[in-house]
Amino acid sequence: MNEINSEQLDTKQRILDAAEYLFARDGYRGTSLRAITGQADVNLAAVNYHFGSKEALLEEVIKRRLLPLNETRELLIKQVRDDARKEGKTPDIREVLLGFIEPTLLFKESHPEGENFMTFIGRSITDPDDTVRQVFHRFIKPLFHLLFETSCEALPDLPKDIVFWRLHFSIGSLFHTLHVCGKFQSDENIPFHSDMDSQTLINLIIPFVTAGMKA
Amino acid sequence: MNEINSEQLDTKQRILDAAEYLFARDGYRGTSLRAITGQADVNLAAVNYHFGSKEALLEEVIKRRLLPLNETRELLIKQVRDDARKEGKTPDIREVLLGFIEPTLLFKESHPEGENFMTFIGRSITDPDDTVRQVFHRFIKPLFHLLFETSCEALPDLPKDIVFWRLHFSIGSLFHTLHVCGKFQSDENIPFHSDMDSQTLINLIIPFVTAGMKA
DNA sequence: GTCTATAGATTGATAGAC
DNA sequence: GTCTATCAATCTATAGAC
Repeated sequence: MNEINSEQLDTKQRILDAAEYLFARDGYRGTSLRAITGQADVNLAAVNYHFGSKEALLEEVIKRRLLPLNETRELLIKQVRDDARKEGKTPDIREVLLGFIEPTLLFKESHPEGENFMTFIGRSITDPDDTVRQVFHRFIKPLFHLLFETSCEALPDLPKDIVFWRLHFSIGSLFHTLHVCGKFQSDENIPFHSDMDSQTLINLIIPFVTAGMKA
Repeated sequence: MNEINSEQLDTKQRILDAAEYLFARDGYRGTSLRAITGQADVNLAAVNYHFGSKEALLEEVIKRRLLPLNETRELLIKQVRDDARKEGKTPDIREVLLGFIEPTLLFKESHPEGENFMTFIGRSITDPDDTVRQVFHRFIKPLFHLLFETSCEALPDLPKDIVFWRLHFSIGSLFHTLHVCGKFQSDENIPFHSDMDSQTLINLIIPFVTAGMKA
């Protein structure tokens, strides 16, 4: 890698990091290109040079973290599903949910540099900006489908539409948690923890959603 | 009421309705005063004349629906609490949750003109705009406190911080549902219903969160 | 109270020198 | 690849005629 390329990579990286931080803090619409380039300490024109547009930058910010995270979640869920199939049993819904939730909440431990991204994810589904919702949706749709089908296998006695809605409730709990635990939330809202440990959170949410799915 | 006043009221009302619709569809930041006054068919200057600023308009949009809704929810929760106290029992957590959730999900039936507002609420906690979060938070904080204290009474064997987090999960489920059921969500995300009946939704979410709280 | 016109600031994006 | 300078469009808010 010659010096020109590594400088280029460095600039792209710094822009991605700055955008991720600011998107998480102020939202996509609330973040200007000037704020991003200022934070990244690069020239204003660099975003359009390296990414083409603000929207293309958004897509790269999302892809960088979401593709590897989704790969992990897909692997875990398929493993639970296939292990059960091999033994001729139905998968355990708790383990299915764990395959989706655990890597999500542990992400900031396994990828400390991506902590801000989780806050951004927590808001992605309900973002007022159509573009943000669509990009996120495009990347997560296949995984949701796998989660849904596997959950139906795990709860064969429940009608599929009930499984579907209960999954929606679970996703709502998880995403709300991601956002609440983001470092940009004012502490006033969350009296019971300042530094909530990820594993503790997992131990709190898994029994909740498992009981809800089985209700 | 003379004609001048009723014209004024009409203009204010039309602005409030248009703002509510557009805030729900495009978010607070994504909605310009031009869009609002265009939709309301009033002059651009009318917002600042009648409300003072865009932010003051936001506050009025929220107050108009949230104050009466909160009154209903407070009444119902206090009723469950006081009935139990009179009989020397602990309140039933299912009824506590019902007191909060039922009026929320039935709001679009009891106040059809306020349907858009519920979509806006569903996004309020995670809105990227600080102003939106703060205004909502200010209006809902006392009710959350009542819900929390009553839930602790209903589940005396659970540590308070666990009750707190499970309530957070429940709120996450509910708010996510409000947003998903908003008419601005693309139907692609919700294969199992186009016109989901509110009572059906209540019958779906109450067992889920009740089981989760008791887990 | 309603209107036009506009101030004053900020935005995403780009052209062209280096 | 990086920079300055700037365009064209948008925004909230307001001043002043009617």
